Amino acid sequence: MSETEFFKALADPTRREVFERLADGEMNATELRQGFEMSQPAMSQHLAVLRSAGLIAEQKLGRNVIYRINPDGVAQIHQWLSRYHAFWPKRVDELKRLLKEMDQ
Amino acid sequence: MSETEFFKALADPTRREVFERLADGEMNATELRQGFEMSQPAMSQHLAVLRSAGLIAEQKLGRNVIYRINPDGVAQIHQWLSRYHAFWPKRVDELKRLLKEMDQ
DNA sequence: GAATCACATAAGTGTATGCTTATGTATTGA
DNA sequence: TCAATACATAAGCATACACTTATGTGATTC
Repeated sequence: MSETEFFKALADPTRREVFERLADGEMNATELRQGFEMSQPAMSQHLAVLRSAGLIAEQKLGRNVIYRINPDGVAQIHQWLSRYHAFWPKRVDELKRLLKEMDQ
Repeated sequence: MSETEFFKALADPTRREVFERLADGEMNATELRQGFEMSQPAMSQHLAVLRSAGLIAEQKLGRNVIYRINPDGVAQIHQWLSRYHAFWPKRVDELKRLLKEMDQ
């Protein structure tokens, strides 16, 4: 759950893609492995890194394990980045749009 | 300038602290090294990583090299994170405050 | 112009990382 | 109950990373 952990977790392209897939909806490990030319243990280890960093959460369901994004992890990155808001892009439009969406 | 590069760059605690220091204002390499028990080449290599990732910019000034945060790098992280705005913290207050600041 | 200063670069080393194959452990189905 | 499924864990290996000392390079100072 440390900053080092979640930056390290996201520093790997495979793990970022896994994270991106989970953003579209929850999946189990076998589904997540589709399209990756990688052994099952390799994916399992990647998932362990993401989970240990607090970026994803797991839920055992029978013999399957369902993974989904952990909003707390995203919130932590958001909080880290907010420290540098002085350097954020000056275009405010997108931020305004987001705010509108979140208010609903 | 790739996503992998900037996440790797920020995955190191020393480089995050350097980045944080530069957020308070520009500095040269010798000033940045103050407080770190680390050789000069080590710091130089860290700065090279941050620069290569597009997170900081350098400016030669005589025999000194002045470093500062590169807003483009911060913008890139911001853009990456914005893809997951569905998972952003639901508390909008801070975002509203930021928006106010940026509008001025 | 010779010494010093502020860096970068090179080469070497221990440790971390990402992968593999092999194996372990529940859970499910025949 | 016995085989198959869906994972996790262990051990081993090649590569990447963060550090060191040694050296190089250009700017300053005396």
